[in-house]
Amino acid sequence: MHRLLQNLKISVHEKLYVKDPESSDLGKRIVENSIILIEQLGFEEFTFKKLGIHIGSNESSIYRYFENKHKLLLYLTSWYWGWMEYRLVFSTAALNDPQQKLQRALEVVTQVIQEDSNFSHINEVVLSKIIISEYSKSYLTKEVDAENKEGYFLIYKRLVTRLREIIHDVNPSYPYPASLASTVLEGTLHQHFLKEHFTSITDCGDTISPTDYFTHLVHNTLNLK
Amino acid sequence: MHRLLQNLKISVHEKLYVKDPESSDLGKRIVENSIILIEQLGFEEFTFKKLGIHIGSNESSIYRYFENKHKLLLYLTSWYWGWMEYRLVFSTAALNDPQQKLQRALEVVTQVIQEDSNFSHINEVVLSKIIISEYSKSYLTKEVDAENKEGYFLIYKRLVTRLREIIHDVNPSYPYPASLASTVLEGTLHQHFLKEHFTSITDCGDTISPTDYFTHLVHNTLNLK
DNA sequence: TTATTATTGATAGTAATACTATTACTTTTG
DNA sequence: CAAAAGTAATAGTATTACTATCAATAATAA
Repeated sequence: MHRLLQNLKISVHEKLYVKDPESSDLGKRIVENSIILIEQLGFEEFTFKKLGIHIGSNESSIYRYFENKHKLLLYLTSWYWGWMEYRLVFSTAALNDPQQKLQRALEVVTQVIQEDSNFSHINEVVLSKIIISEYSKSYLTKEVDAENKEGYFLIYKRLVTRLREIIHDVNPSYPYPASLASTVLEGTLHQHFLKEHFTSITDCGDTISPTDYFTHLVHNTLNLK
Repeated sequence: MHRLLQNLKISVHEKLYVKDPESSDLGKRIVENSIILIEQLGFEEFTFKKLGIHIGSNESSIYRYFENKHKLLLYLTSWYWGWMEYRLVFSTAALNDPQQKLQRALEVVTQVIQEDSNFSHINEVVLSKIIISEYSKSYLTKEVDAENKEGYFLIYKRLVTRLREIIHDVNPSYPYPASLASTVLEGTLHQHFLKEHFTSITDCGDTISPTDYFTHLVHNTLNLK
């Protein structure tokens, strides 16, 4: 996996940035540290001014890369889902049995990110934490429809679609493959959040993982075995 | 249902308001119109100043009822889930068969709110729209743990717990009743959002409802029939 | 090598937000 | 009728979310 991704650049929608942060050292530092700072402060408290101070750069310099913090969040989340898509594709590509494929897909998609793949300046462990607590904020806005039209959510939708296909291949007569796929992806983030903050309303924790829960759920839902 | 709820006051955690909005005309107007304005502007664009102008009152007067707009959102969402809890309890109370009870519960909890019950100044149709697009913002903050400790999310957790119990009674050997309950509640909001804004990644729409989807999902997951 | 251009940093400035404080006016209630 | 409570109006503060300008520096092209 490490090797495979070494030379890979996750491509994010061009309009999400003013200047490609991958094109300069400052750009990379902005992205790298925005992840750290958003995780620390939470998205609401995070500002470009604070990020500037954090990386020893200027607020106005950051604005040359990203229009505003909302676009930055869209950039980070797109990157994450693009990365997730690669993980999904690579780890299921070699498998021919639909059920095996589904099992592998569910593992990839529901597991916590435990270690940084080190193939870029982006720390995926920290990024995944941001995704859990901030992703919904990227689309729960009054501008969703316009931004969706622009294609800002394409990568995520493609990931859901891939999972839907895998589900479909296992049981073509199942009538809700898209909803199930979106439930798994969104539900995973939710269960991860619950096990950190609302333990009483989830069974996930030290012994049971979201992977266990969703594997069982999808299997039964699809009448497998 | 109308009759039953006529004399009912949904009780919301006291610390969520500075002064009980139910205690005065202005308070009720604040709550009533905040729902309308948040739905119109989205939570980010909504301010107490705008609300003041909207209701022909003063910004500072609103601050006498709610500390800030976050607390107001917590108030509104608590009210909603409290109301949902009553709907759930009342509509399942008479049922003795666990499966019937579950079916009824799923209907209550996953259906779109189509008409205002008119038992208060609160318009539940509009409120439910807010819940779909703003609820997560009430807990996806850095203050969750502190606010959870304060008890601000008790009503919601109690609702999840009730649903978990109903699930458990149908199939006591199912190992993830809490996660399933939270998935249904959160997933319902998500599917409703998707059918409005991201139709390609859901099967819910004009013909298929979230109720259909979740009924099937829960049934299969619990190995019913 | 010099001139040009791009990149970044520093500073200043604006409108809006999220409040707090004070004062005055108007109801309600005792 | 007086006191108390509730509300409105105004002003003021710190912060946010930017935009604009200009200087300093680094990269590159002639």
